Amino acid sequence: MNRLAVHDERLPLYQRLRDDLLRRIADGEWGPGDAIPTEAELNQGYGMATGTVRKAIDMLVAEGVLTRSQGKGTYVRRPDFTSSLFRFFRFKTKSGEAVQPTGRVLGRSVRKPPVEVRQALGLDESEPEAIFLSRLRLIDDQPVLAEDIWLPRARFEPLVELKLKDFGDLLYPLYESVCKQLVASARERLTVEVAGKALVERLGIEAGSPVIAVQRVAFNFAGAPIEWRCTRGSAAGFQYEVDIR
Amino acid sequence: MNRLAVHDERLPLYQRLRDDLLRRIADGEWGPGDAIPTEAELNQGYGMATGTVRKAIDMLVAEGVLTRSQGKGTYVRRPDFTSSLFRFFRFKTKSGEAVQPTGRVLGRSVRKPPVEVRQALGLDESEPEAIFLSRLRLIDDQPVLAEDIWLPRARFEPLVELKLKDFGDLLYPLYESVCKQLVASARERLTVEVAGKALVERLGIEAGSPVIAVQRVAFNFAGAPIEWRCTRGSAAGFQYEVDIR
DNA sequence: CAGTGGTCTAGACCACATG
DNA sequence: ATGTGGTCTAGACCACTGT
Repeated sequence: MNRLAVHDERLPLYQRLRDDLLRRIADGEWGPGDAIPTEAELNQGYGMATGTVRKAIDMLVAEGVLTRSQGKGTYVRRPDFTSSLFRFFRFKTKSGEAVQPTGRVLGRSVRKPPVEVRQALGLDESEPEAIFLSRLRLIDDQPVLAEDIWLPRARFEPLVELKLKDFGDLLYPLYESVCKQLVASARERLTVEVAGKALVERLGIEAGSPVIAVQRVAFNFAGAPIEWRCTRGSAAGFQYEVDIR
Repeated sequence: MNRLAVHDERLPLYQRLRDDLLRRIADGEWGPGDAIPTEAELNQGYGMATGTVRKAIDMLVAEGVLTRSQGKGTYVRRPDFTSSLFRFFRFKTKSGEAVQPTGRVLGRSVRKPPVEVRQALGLDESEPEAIFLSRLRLIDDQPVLAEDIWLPRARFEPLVELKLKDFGDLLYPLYESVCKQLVASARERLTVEVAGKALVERLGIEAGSPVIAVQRVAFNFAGAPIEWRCTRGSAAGFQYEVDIR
């Protein structure tokens, strides 16, 4: 018989169950790709009706934390970031096929981040320094995006000594395998800038041309911020679509 | 005893009920602000269990078609467009308060629209001409946005003769009162351009500076496109935020 | 107070996936 | 054949709204 952890008694049962399941995921009881207990097990374990359990799971599915497969089970979702704003840069190879850019870390340092980053990452006086990465994203070996990344040192200590060439194409799998840091969600902010000297050099675009800047803060399952990054690329060909009601 | 209109028997009951309710809304049986029948009435009228009716209503609420008020009833939502991309132009008056721009129609003509617009509005050979509006949005009498608008003539005939000064600040209420055309949803596409001569004149911005272009197609409750518009404004200060998982 | 939507129960049966 | 999630029933009781 499972028991709900401390919760506000005034909240609906399904809400409390949703919170409890999310807590167990954040605690690492089930990781991405794992199946959570079946609905029948949750019914009996928590002593609730099927409809109540389903509603709690519905919420977590709607939030993108879980996915259901009829006949198989309910799984903790491994977030892919195909919904990221980057996918609206419509990158193509020379031959015209759509493609994901590769990644290359150019530089790394450990120093005090700007106030904006400190606040976004929730760093206090006890943790003055963070890891800074300068990174390029390329297609056909041509740079298309420039990234500035800040990571809290306490969580990402192993990256301080890692050789730059061992960072590989994708950072989030590296965070998981080397630092046990899982990205569960993110918030992105898009603005438009004008290409300055630094960007002209890094991306080889014209000075004064419009640039899309996407600033992202990534969070783990517990809702704590674990990464700050800003990605910049030419606004030419950028296109974002949204449905409203 | 109500009956579901023709529907695919293989679809779940709640799905068929949802389709039927949406059809009745599109048919004008209930307009924006009206209450739909109570859950008990729907239970009995359609001969379904409460849970099934609730699930159908849940879907329409999630889609933004209905809103629920505990103790009062369930209502057809009057869409406001506070979720439009325009809200990310952070407009302020000279005194610094956030504000909605006013509107002014500068010109109107009836002519053949470009292919892109014809396709978006689903116009065929039987309807070669459409209404074109050129419009400015202003704050403190300073132009901040320039709009090009196309309307299918068959739906908006009364606007051909309306005096320009009688168009007023907001178009959608005008569409409803004068043309009986209700906007239920829309799709917006955001791109970045560089200010050309025409826009420099209309908005008084610098040539070559970045410009946000938002192209919108608006739909009625039946899902038919009824308006095409493209709005352009300076990219300075534009900021868009999104959560991803 | 009566009427509304919100929560919750305790099942039955169906559709799909896997061995 | 077994176990999973998906659909649906037929209610009971609660919380909120307006008269």
